[in-house]
Amino acid sequence: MPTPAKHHRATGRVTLNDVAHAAGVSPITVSRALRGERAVDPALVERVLEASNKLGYVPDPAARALASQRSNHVAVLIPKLSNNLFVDLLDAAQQTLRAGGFQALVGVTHYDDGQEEQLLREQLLHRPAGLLITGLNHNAATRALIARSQVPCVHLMDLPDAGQAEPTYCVGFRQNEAGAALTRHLLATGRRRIAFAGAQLDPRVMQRLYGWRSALQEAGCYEPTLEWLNPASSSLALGGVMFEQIMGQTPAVDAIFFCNDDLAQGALLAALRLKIDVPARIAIAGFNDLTGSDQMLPPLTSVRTPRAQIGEAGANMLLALMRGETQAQSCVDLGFELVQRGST
Amino acid sequence: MPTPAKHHRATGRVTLNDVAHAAGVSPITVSRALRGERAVDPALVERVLEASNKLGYVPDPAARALASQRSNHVAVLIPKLSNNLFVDLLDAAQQTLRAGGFQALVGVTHYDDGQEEQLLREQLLHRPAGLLITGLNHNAATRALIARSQVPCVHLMDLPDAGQAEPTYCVGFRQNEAGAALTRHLLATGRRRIAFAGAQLDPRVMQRLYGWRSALQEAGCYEPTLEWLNPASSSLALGGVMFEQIMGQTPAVDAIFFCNDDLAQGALLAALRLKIDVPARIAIAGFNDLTGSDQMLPPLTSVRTPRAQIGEAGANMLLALMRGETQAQSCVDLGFELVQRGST
DNA sequence: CCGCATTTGGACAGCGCTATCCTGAGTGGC
DNA sequence: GCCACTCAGGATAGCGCTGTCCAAATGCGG
Repeated sequence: MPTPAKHHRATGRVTLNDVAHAAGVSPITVSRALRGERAVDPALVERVLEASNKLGYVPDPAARALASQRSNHVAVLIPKLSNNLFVDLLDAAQQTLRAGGFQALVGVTHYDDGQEEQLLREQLLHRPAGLLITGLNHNAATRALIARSQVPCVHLMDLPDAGQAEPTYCVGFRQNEAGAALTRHLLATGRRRIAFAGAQLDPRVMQRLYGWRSALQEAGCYEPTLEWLNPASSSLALGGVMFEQIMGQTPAVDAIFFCNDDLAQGALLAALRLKIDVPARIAIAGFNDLTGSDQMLPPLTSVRTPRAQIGEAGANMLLALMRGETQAQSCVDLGFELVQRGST
Repeated sequence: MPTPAKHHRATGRVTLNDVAHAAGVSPITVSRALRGERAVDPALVERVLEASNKLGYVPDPAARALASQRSNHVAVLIPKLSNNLFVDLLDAAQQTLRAGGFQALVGVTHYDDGQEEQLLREQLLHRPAGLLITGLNHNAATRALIARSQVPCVHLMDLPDAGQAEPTYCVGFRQNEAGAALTRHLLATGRRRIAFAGAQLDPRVMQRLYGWRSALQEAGCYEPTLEWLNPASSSLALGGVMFEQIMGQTPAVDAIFFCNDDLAQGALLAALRLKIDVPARIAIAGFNDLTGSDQMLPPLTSVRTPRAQIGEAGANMLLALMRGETQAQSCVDLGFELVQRGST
């Protein structure tokens, strides 16, 4: 009877050693064969794989992380879960990462630089293999953490300005161009007093604002009183409130560009309530083409943003970076699409 | 000059050993002092804490997981991210777990038993410290995995039927009672031909259906033709379609109970489009009181379900279980609240 | 004052894997 | 035919922490 050694701690797990014995090679060879990180005789690889399958071997992530100083975790930082935009982004990213053998660790920053830094700090303790982070604007400490950690990092949603030479990887689209395109559409339908209604005021909303501003300035229609900015979180209710505000205080306005669809949906519902004719009396446009915008009355004109594709492409870029491949282009622009519907 | 040992692998991390040296005690004492898992002289604890803070020590999760066969991960399985219900649940659970020092690993099952099993299998490799899972209905393999893993597990959203003696922990409310309550409300407003429109047809929707059925049977108003079940995913668009179907094929119907608010919202918008008067011609009610339901025209009657509280309470129960505390009650009923608004 | 139970610090040996170095066999050039 | 050089397998030694056993110290009844 094999008396257990004094300090023996059985775990019941099938280990690399078991596979090595079964295949008649050394443990390190099994490790290399399974990871393919160094040339191993194909015949041995074959034997190892066979033994591994027969025993049902699965590597222990913790042991691997400890020995290699690298986990199979990817930290994913997004601002909010209450905006469906980010849920779609997360969903796509998470699935793509999983397919690539990585586990997403989700962190929600609540649009707060301090929390972002804190979360990042915590996540880096897990020695993540990669990092997906929303946006390009982070505080100095966060940027330093990312740089110092040496962890591959892909930024999502935003792209750096043309002039600004960013050494970072990013997948997104030009928020300001999308804002300008939507504004030009409104101008093209004959609107002249086009208000911008923004909430949350995160960097992406501001970019849309700048796009709107430049399009109006081009057309000679810009006026500061057309800007309505509210730092509160975006929601249907707030959209209704802002709509009433704008209509009450600037009756001459003939169109409103809401920075997010939930605001615009709220505005459309408020218009129905107040019996204000959209688009005859006033045109309303949103942004992101969220669920339900096509169902509104009238259907909401919006900008369809490729959030799921951004999540997927960003995750794929990160997977490539984590494999050590260098990317042909460090910034991918996935564009956007104006969706014209009944509200304009 | 301290020549590095032959096989030395520097990681730059502050380790338990460093703290032990600084405090003048053995590493194991530091370990115990920080975890508080065995009595340690308060004076020593003090010294250890001081040294630990001064050096900025943070335990390595991987090493801890390897040595103790237990990680600080908690697997959280939910059916879908596209239903805001689960996003709210996840958000609350994730935050609570994080506050308790645990990392949520999110898995999305897409309402598929096979995927659920697969995800669970993957997650168990990480030796999670706990498990939060949506619902009580799982296939045999999944149940076996949970039982065999010995990992504390809390089920969310559902409660076992009165008769059924479940040995499991759960936090939720009685979906069938909520369905019945809403139906009784509709009956109380004088409606008699109350249709039930369900999508997705997951176990919770079916419970609501049973509640509706029993309330109608009590009132002698039940008819099989009032049941409209569609296995497709719930969405505003589908709500509109189902509304038109029901109105077209069963004109006598005077109320519709939609199993989820997005369907009901879609129906309200369809009614506006078709100029069908709600609630004069037909009453419409939803379920879950999702964002925007209070903004609809007319505002939507619904059942407010405590999803955030369920996430939080479930996470707290799990935290307690992971600490080894036994729970006074293994099932917590957080109830629901009928929210009567203009649509009924 | 002694024997026994209880408490508390520490030594030791892993947890399962991989980085690093080493060795022996196989190449090619002169 | 010899030497430098590449190549693939293996031995060794950790990665940073905790489970387990041990031993010294303490308390206490008789």
